[in-house]
Amino acid sequence: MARGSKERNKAAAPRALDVAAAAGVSTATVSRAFNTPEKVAPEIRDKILKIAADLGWMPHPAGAALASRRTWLVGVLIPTLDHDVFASQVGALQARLAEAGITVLIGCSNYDSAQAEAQLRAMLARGVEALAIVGEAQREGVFDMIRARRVPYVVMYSYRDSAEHPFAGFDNAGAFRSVARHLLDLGHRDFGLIHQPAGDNDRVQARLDGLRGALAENGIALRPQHVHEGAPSLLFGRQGLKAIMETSEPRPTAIVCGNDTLAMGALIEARALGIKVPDELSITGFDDVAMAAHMEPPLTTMRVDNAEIGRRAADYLRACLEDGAPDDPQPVEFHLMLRKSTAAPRSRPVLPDK
Amino acid sequence: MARGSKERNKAAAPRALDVAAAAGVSTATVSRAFNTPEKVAPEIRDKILKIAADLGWMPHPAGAALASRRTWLVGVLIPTLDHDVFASQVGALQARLAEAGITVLIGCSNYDSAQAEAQLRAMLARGVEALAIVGEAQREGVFDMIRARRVPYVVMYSYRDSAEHPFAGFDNAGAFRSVARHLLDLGHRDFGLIHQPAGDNDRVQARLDGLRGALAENGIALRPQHVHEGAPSLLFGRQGLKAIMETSEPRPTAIVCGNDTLAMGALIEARALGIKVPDELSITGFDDVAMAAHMEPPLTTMRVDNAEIGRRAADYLRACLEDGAPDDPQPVEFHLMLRKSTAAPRSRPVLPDK
DNA sequence: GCCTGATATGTAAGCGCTTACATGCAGATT
DNA sequence: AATCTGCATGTAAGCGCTTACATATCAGGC
Repeated sequence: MARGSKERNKAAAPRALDVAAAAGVSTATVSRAFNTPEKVAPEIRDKILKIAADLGWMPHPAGAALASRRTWLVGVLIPTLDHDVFASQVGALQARLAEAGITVLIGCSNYDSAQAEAQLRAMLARGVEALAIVGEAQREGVFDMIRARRVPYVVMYSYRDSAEHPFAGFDNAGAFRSVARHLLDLGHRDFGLIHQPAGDNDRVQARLDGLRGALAENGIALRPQHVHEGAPSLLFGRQGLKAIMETSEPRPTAIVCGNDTLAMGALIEARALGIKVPDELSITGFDDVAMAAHMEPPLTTMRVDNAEIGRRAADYLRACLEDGAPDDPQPVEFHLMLRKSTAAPRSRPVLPDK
Repeated sequence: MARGSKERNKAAAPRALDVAAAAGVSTATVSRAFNTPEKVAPEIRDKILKIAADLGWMPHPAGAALASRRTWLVGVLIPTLDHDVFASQVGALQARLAEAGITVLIGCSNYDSAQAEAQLRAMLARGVEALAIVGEAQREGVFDMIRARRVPYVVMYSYRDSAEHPFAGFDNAGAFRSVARHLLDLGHRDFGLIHQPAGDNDRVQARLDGLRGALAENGIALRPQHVHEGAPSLLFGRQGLKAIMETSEPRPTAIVCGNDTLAMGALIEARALGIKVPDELSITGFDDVAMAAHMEPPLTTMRVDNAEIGRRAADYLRACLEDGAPDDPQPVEFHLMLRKSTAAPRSRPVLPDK
């Protein structure tokens, strides 16, 4: 139970030489037994492996990295771990890369491009062999810096059919286009929008473009007083809905939200205001978090398999490290989950007298 | 725009020697300019730093690790990133350690002690200098293995006043004791419990002990038919509540849930069953997720600052690496958020006729 | 003017491992 | 029998950096 002894690693750790001596072979054979076991006679290999286990020896990664010029390290840069979407992507990416003996280094930018660049530099300095980066809206020169070091990378979450970067994600614009078309098909003509900050965030920008594009095809534009941009919180969802509903007529009959949290806030506020969803007002979310299906009414939203995004990013990077130049990942599909928060507009929402 | 070239790092990266040559000094001075700048004449130091920046040189971590026997790596082992609680802890830990130039390696056990051990071994093999581990329920010998390598560690999330491990967490038993006492004070005498799996999970076990202990002090025991253990999902929360309510009389007047997700599920099911919360039934959660305060009715739950847990773990480990043997971290406080899902029992819950 | 001590820099020996190349040996080929 | 081939292993040269120790320089004290 002795813990907290002042000197770390007092007893010198065993080295390859110790194992070699005990097995009566050279360190080269010890190294081979671990790295290219098929090149060592089975009998000797087993002996080495057993002795190493007894001695508690494993190749020291710094020595190995130095000699082999391989670190088996991959970096992933995300905005924050506090959001399910990124946590799922990272979780799946890490699990998949672990299968190949690759360790993942995580950096969080907190939605700040300066922090993003700093994290990226730190990862590069650590010797990552590949990078997965959420979003392509990075500081100028960042991607050049990565390419200059010949480090393969993939942009996660975003997706465009472009040769500029390899993408592992889905078509944000297309996803929002289908949300818009669903509402248009139901007969809605007046829309409100509550969304998270779009600056520095290409996914949100793409979503807004998709929405505006689909509406424009029908000659419809979002009125500025019906658009609210702010923190992706329940609270802002509530405030946004309230602000929109307090504008003068005509009020929107459908509210598109940038994610489920905002949409759940809007749903809650609608109930608080006495507005009937979906009869008077349709509300859509995005992400399909666990709670969405259990709201009252259940939320119509877009489901994307974020773990799959992480897996595709991982597979692509593994292929880069092994083969050289694989095909870019295929975009992940999205599915509109039609539930009870959207319907044909029956009547305009009315605010009860104060 | 050339991406995907077959050969990685074709152009040889600059080395300390190149910087030294360009600056007209030895590599020792270059190293010192980066590691112990106060020992280098300011003029020369600035020159070296500038040349390094121009050449895009930074010390190669493998070489540095090998020579200095420092990796500046810390490992953190959590069950999963898919849960806010752990994501917050890791996020804060990472941010705090980054200030000291330490990189965090994440391992996820998926609540499986075999995977946990494997991840731990991999981290040790990578040369982590310290470890933060969620939960003390690890396979036998795991902590001995860590101690044998003289790697300082801290157990996160759990907390006991014991000399066995250093803990950075809070008193799970105490927290559930206060939930129980709150309900007892309101006059409840019949309790139900819906909780996540307790095997291999000392936090959950401690919570159950705390609850049972507080009830036992009042001569009350949980009836087995009122206890449901299963996945920590909304759905299981719903199923659990339904199953409890369908038992014969006397039905409980208060349901304690192992976390907010279960409690929100229970709340949703109660509404579906036509049971009035809190008049007929009180429900409590645990964690105080963002949604909890916005439920109908707002959920009474326990708030714990998980980011603070991460920070204390980080500070403790930093101190271990710098000073040697700091005091164990102080437990993090918890706060019962009294909202509208608990009240004195007015009447027994009644199921509407089928 | 000589010595002392402090300070700044250089020298060179590794840190622990991998791997190209050399060696030795057994069996196959002519 | 001589030669070749292929395989298992050993030899030894680094990988890029840090740091103990050696050396050089200079200010100040006597």
